[in-house]
Amino acid sequence: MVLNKTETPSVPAETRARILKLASELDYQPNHPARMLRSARTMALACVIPDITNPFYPGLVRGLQSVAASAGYDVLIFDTDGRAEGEERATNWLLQGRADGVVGTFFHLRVPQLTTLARKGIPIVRLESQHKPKGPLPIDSVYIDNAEASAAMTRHLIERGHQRITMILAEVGPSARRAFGYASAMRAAGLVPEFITDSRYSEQSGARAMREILSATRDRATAVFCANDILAVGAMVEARAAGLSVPDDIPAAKLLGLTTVRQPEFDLGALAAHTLLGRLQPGGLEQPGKSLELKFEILKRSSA
Amino acid sequence: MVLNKTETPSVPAETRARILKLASELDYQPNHPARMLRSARTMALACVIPDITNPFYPGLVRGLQSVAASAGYDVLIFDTDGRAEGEERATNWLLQGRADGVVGTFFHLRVPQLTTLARKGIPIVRLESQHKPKGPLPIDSVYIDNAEASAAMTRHLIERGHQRITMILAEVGPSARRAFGYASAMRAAGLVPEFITDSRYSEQSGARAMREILSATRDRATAVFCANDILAVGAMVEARAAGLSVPDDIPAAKLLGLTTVRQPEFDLGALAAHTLLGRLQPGGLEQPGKSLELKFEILKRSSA
DNA sequence: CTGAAAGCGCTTACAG
DNA sequence: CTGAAAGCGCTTACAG
Repeated sequence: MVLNKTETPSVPAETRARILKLASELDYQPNHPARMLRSARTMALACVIPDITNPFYPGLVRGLQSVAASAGYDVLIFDTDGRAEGEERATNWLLQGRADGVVGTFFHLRVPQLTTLARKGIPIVRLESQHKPKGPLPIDSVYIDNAEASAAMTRHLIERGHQRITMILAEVGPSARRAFGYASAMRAAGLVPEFITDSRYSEQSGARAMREILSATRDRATAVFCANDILAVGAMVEARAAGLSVPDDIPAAKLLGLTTVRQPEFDLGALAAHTLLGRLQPGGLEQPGKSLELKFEILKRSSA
Repeated sequence: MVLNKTETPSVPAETRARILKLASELDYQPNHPARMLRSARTMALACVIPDITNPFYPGLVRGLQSVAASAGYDVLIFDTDGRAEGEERATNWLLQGRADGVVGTFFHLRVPQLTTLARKGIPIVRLESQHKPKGPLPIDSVYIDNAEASAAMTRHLIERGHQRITMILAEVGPSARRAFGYASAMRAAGLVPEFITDSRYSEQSGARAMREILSATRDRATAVFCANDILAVGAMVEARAAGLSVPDDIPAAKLLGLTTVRQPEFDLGALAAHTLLGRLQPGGLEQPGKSLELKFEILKRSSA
C-alpha cells in the first residue's frame, strides 16, 4: 500500500518512512508481470499502425506517448505492414491481455472484428479519414476530413492551370476518401478524374503507377496527385529516372517538415491518448462512441 | 503442453486433437501476464531510443521487429528524448522485468549503470559510433565507423573546393566521433576545424547554430556540416529564411531515401536483434561482449 | 498417459 | 494499525 499510494491514512508516518527507506536500500522494483496479473491492468496502450517508417506515424506515436506517459502508461507499437494478416495478429495479441486499450489505423478490420475486442473491455480509438457514426460500444475515432483536404489540394492544382491530373492510390486505407475529394473537385471544374490503383502504399507501387502514366502516347497527364507521401516518393524517383524534372520544392518541403497537407499528427496522437484514457476511467466504457475531428492545413507553395 | 509445444510425445494424437479443438471452439487465448510471471520471460525486447521522429530510428525499429517477430518476440519502444532523466526512467522500467533484453542508443548512461541491468540478466546491445572493447558482461555493440564516415564526407566537401567548413554538433551521442573524423580530415588538408556545439539534436539547435554562422562579419563559412539530419534541417530552414539558396538536391536526396551517409538502419536493427536473441539462448549470457561493425556508404551527389 | 498440486510476485480483503 | 491468507492464470514437476 505504501509503495502504490501517495497517501495511506491507516499507516502511521513512521511505518511509512521505514518501508520506503527499506525499499530504497534494497533497490526494490515491483515485478511488472505480477502486478499486471493481479490487477488485470497492463498500464500499456497499444498503437497498431501499418508502417512506422511512414513519417506520419512517428509523430503520432510521440503525441500518444507524451500523454500516455504522464498518466503512467506505456505505448506498445504493433506494425501490421498494412496487411489483413498483420491486423489479425494484432487482434489476437490484444486478446491476450497485453494492453488496456488500443489506438489504431485499420485498413482491413471492420466493426464486427473490432467488436470482439470492445466486448472484452478493450476500448479502441480508430484513426480515420472521415466522421464515423456513433455506436454503443467503446469504439471512438479521431480524424481529419480527408475528402476535403484532397479536394483543396486538387483545386490548387487546377488553379495552377492543370487539366489532366491523374491520381495514384492504394486499394485500402484513406485512399477511398482522398479519391472521393479529388474526384469531386475535378468534376466541379468540368474535368475528368483519372485513377491508377495499386494494392499497397509502397514506393514500388508509386513507381509502377508513374511508369504507366509516362507510357501514355498522347494526352499524358501534366500533374500527378498521390494518395500519400510514400507513393509520391516512388512516383518521383521514377519520373526523375525517366528524365523528367520534378519541381524541387516538394522534397524540400518534406525535409523541412512541411508536408503539403499538414496533418497534425502529434495532436492526433495526443487526442487519441486522451480519449483512450477517458475510457479507462471508472464507467468510461459505458459511453457511446465519439468521432472527433481535427483540422488540416494546406500549405500552398510556389511549385506544382 | 499441447498449446505450447508443437510436439508432445507423451500426449496421444487423439487427446491432442481434442484439446486443440476445444481451445479453438472456446477462442481460448492464454493470458500473457500470467505467462510472463510464471515463466519469467516477457517475450519482449525493448528498444530505447532518443527520438522516434528521427527517420533513422523507424528504419532500425523495422529491422528489429522483423527479426524479433520471427522468433516470437515483441518490440517495446521507449523514447528517452535524448535526456539523462529519460534514460534513467528506461533503466528502472527495465528492472521491473518488462523485457528480456534491450537494444539502445544511450547518450548518458555509461558502463557502470548498464552493468546493473546486465547483472540482473538483461542483455544489452548498444548502438554505437565506434568499436567498443570486449567486457565480461552480456553487453554487445553494433556500430558503423562514424569517424571514418564523417572524414569521408569532409574530404568530399574539401574536394569540391570548400576551405571554411563549420561543423554543427551536439554535446552528446555520436557527435564526438563525427567531430573527430571531421577534424582529422580538415587537419590532413591543412584546414582549421570550426565547431558550434549545441546541447541537443533539435531543429531549434540547428537553426541557432546557423544564425551564429551567418552573423560572422568576415571569412564566413562556405559550407556547413551537421552532425545529424535533424540539425541539418534546422540549419537549412534558417539559411533559407535568411535569403540564402541552399542546393536543393540535399532535401531531394533525403526524401528519396538517399541520405548523404547511408546508414544501414534496417540491417543494424536486424543485427542487434540477432545478437540479443543469441544472448537469450541457454548459456548466451556467459559469452564476453562483442562489437560488430556494419559498413556505411557515401552517396556523392552533384551538390555541395 | 492424465490429473492434481505448487508456486511465480503481486493486490486486496480480512482477521486480530 | 499490522500480519496472514487468498487468488490472479499460467507452467512445470510429480503422483498415480
